[in-house]
Amino acid sequence: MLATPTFTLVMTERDFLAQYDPAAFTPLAVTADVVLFTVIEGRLSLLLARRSNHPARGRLALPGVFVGALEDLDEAARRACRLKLGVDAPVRQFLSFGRVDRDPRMRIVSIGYMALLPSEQVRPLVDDDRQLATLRDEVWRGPNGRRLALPFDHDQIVAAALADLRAGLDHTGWSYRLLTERFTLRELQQVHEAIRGRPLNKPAFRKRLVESGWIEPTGAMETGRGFRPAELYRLKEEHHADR
Amino acid sequence: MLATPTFTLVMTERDFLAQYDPAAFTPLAVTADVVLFTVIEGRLSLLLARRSNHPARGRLALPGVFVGALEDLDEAARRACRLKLGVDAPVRQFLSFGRVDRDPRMRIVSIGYMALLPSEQVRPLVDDDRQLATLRDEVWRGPNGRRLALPFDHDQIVAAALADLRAGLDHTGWSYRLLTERFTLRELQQVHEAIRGRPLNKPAFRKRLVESGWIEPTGAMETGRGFRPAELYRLKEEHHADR
DNA sequence: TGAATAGTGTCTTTCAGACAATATTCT
DNA sequence: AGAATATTGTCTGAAAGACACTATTCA
Repeated sequence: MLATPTFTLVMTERDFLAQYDPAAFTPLAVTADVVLFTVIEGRLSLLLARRSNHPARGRLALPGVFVGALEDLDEAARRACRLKLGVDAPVRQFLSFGRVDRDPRMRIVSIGYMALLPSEQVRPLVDDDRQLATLRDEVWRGPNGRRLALPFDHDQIVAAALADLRAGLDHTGWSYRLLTERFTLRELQQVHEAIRGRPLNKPAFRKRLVESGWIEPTGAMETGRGFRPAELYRLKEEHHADR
Repeated sequence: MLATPTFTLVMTERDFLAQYDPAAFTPLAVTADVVLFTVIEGRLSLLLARRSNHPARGRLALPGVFVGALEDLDEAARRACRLKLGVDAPVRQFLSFGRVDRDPRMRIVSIGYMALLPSEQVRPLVDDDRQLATLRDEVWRGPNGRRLALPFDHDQIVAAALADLRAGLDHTGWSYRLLTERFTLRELQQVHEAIRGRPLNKPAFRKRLVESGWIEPTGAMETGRGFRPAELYRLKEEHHADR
């Protein structure tokens, strides 16, 4: 009798929650998949994990985990990084992917995340099961030099991540995650060029970024480079939350 | 014996899929929630639906539905528009929301969508259960004129939708969904001003948009306005997919 | 001293805002 | 004719690209 329409009309929220049956709604599997970007030798790169299970076992793919029932989405994305790549990285959600047939096992909705790390933190991770793909002339190439072809809809996820990264380059502070705490303007320009995929004018870039309000000089200088040392800059404290 | 580690090493993908148990992964409820934007009298507005069920029964909220097991995410978002607002609208996904405690019933992950419609299609929908909120000076106000306070995390979803809409204004064709097939440059400028929340320079706006490559003059003129008629423009055919 | 990059200056082009003049339609 | 907006033109200032020059460090 609890759920008859007549009763429902005067049901309190407390009553409703008590009789509510969660199983009445189709539950779906949800994963968090992570696109981990870095910039190596002036090129945008991403770190992929070899799958240890079917489907697509043995192939390189985006690291991902199923989201736990009591786990926030961001938390799951960070866990995917730790578990599948062995690195603790801040993550940022960008888009979700839920085509009915995107996974042969079952219906899986994937929440797309990206992580950005300086190459210093990514290089040591590379081994047989963790390999890099590199963007060159708008084409992703795998470690074998061939055009990258990821399983599931992971190629689309990577494309969407790149589009999102590019869209935010001039308005957000995300790209600073690709640099270490202190960086030169040359390194910052290389990051921008890697993301945009085209060269930038040096004086204009310097003026624009220095006057952007995002960064400040540290007073310290680069060392050990065999040429004139550049000043080291850092992201202003007030923008650390916007990274 | 099927799933012992030893056997797993030589298991084919076919074998794996056969023994795979979907119930091994925690399933979550997934909804598609829609932020329906329109521009009315030069102000960005959104159409909310009064909830007919607990929780938050009787309050205005974003229209949403649970995603079916065999339903694409976009499909679910369109169904939410039809079911809760009575309108068939194209939708675009922008971000997902999955805080563990965002819904008192159970763990629900919401895929955030936005729909953009010209006011001509939205005005007739307004009734007791479908009401407008309006953005003014960066504050959303409900139909009662008071600051909007939506249930669940819907205020955050609306804020994220607006941020996304603004971020894409100059690079995408989304905003043309807020206009009818043919529109004047004045109407286009009003849409841009409503989204940005600040006035724009007329000659500069006209030059920029006409030379943007997105629109073309139709040759036809506006009528029945009591002043000099403006030329009607339209989105170029080649950009209809980018809306 | 030479190589290599840092950092700056100048010129030009492009673009947006301010302001205003002219054009067109309806009442 | 007057009201109201369309459309265009001019001036100005800000910002970016092209190019080049000077500065500084290490080998």
